[in-house]
Amino acid sequence: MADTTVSKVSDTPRTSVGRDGVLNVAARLFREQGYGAVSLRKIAEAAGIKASSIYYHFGSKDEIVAAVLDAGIEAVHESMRQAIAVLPTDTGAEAALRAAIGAHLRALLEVSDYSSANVRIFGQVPQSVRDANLPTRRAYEAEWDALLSRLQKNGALQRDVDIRRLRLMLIGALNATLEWFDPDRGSAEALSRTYADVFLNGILER
Amino acid sequence: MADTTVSKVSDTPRTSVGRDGVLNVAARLFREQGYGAVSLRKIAEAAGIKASSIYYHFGSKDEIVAAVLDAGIEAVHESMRQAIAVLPTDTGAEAALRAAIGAHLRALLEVSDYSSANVRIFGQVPQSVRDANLPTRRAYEAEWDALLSRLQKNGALQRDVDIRRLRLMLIGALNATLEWFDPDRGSAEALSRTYADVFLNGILER
DNA sequence: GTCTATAAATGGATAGAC
DNA sequence: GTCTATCCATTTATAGAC
Repeated sequence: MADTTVSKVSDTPRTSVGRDGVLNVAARLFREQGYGAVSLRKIAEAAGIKASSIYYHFGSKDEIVAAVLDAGIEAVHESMRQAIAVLPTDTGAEAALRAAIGAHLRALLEVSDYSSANVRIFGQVPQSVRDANLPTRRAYEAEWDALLSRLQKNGALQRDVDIRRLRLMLIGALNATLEWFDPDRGSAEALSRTYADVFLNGILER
Repeated sequence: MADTTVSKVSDTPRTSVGRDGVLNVAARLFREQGYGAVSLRKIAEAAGIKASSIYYHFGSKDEIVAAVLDAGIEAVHESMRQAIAVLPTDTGAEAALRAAIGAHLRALLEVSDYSSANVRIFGQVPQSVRDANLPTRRAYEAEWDALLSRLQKNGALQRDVDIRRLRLMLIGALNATLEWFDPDRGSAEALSRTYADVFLNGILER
């Protein structure tokens, strides 16, 4: 590979991959191949370094995975928080829910290797790694519960549905799109509209 | 372990685990721990034999996994087919959909280690194994598409929803329950009713 | 049908040079 | 921050005895 970079005063050597470089590659490979199929050698090769060099940045494979999982929740959480915060104060319940669904789905399907990697491999990593990710998850779940509870108190949602169960159904359904979503068959934006339609109004003709 | 079996004229030696014994253990372990975390040694130990003995029944680990995946789809397919077949001929669209949802969910959450293992590990196995499972999957998907199309032609479902997408949303949402379902918080039967309610009528107060 | 023994490959991880 | 070299555990799979 020829050196195409021009001289800079930057302190960071251009040959350095760095912690973030390793993490970005790891997130992509975990999303594509799953936890068990991705070895440190694979990550290193894709990042353009040797496997042993990874241990300068991380203490173990699980430390890498843990960092990817946390960043994945943070990304989708931030996406949702932003989508809600930007709404006018007089926004109705239906529009707020649509915004949250769209934010979650876009983060998952378009924006973040970290978020999609999280959904894809969470069930595959060792228990200790899952446990380490739980606090971050709980915070995101609380954000959803707060939104749903607010809508229910407003009278927009049926009063007999259990918030926790509704959140599990909703996020579970959205995350499942990762297994079959194909951008050639329609955008994430269009898909999020369909999901909102179904969850809000159902599929029965009326 | 003491031998508690009485003498029988059976041809099958009581000390033999057999192909089915290996397969049953494998399905359970795959469901519990995922594909990558389950080695042939683990399967063998849980079955009470040595790892090398497995090769008398199967040619490779992937052959075991492939058998588990196929049996998993067969089980849930049969569960749904049966639930539909048993309905009176004058059953309405809503009740038919509820029956299918219930059958899928019960097979997944209560009946079959094979079905739950399929959902859990399909995304973790090598591409060749996934490909081998595809024909069986397609047949089950076709069953759902046939049901949904029939309901749509009857005018029970909205005419503008895409059948394939609806099936992917529905099955994806149901399969996702595997990650959080807890029988102590409510039966699979009750959960299937909630899912049917949401998909049929939505969650908005009206 | 199951065993012991072992081959061959691959995994995570460490030591020390540059 | 990255390298080479290496260790050690574990994996899938095979050979041949019982």
